[in-house]
Amino acid sequence: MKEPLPKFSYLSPMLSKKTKYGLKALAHLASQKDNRPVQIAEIAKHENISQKFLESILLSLRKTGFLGSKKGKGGGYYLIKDPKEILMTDVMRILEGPIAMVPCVSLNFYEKCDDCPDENTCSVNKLMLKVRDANLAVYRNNTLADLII
Amino acid sequence: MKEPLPKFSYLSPMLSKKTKYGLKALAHLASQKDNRPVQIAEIAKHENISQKFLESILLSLRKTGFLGSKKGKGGGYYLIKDPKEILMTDVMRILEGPIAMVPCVSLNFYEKCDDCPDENTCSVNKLMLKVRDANLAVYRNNTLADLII
DNA sequence: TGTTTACTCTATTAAATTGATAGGATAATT
DNA sequence: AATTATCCTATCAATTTAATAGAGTAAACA
Repeated sequence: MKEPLPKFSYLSPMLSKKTKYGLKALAHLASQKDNRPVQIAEIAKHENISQKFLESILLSLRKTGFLGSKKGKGGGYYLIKDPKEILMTDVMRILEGPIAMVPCVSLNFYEKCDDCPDENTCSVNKLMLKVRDANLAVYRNNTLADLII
Repeated sequence: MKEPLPKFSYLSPMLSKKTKYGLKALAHLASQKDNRPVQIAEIAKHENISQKFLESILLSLRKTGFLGSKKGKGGGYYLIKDPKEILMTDVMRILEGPIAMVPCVSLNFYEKCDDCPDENTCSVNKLMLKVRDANLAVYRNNTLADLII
């Protein structure tokens, strides 16, 4: 007895909204002619993002050295580095977390899997190592500049 | 003011336990000399998996045509196809769901992102398309046979 | 024929995470 | 001093995950 493919509703997509919003905001800032500060409200409106949620995302991008901010009138957020110098590996690690799908194959956040006795004979480890390498290759070969048309 | 890299505890790894357990169980079955039925309890014990949880995973793999089952004494689960014929794309789609990280770049589960006005100018779409292709390449080029030592 | 074995199915649960919101504090500009 | 806009803390509902319980069903075997 076979069943049809299960219907995934994508109610919980694998890419978090945080990352999605963060990427869109960065791309928005990178699209500015000069590097003028852009207000949260403007980004939120233009990119269809909850303003309060976006606030916390931009804040974390500022604290990790991607963005600068200016308070008061005419204030807002702006890119600190050239978009061509902003690697997706760094952005993704800040916004989404580890790139590896299991801790035991993570470069920056390695942890032993608590349930796995031996990584060398683990089939999951073997597959996820290849997946990690494939993803890393993409993120390393793409900068913020590559995301804007 | 900069912050150190956030510490991801990997409390919620991106690969679900369901997929992890499912892969391990499939690999366990593929490692059997003959294709004899293996009891749930044996797999669970050998692979450090909650037996009841594993039950439901194996059931879904049976209903989707990967496994056969035999009841009663000497019963258990067994592979229906040759491990070399079992593509990781198919396994991952059953266990984990869509391979794409956003619905708007999914081959098998396409959906328009509700918050995005135009996919053609979406920076997230652009990046996630590349990620999907990279992941697909890995999953297409690996079979269950490739997971066992 | 009856007992044992082992898969099948439904339902429930605690814990964690996500995404969103509210409200006020702070700092810079005018 | 007043306005603007970032900064920070706390809270919230909804969802998902992982695990467990318990009863039902079918096959093998003595």
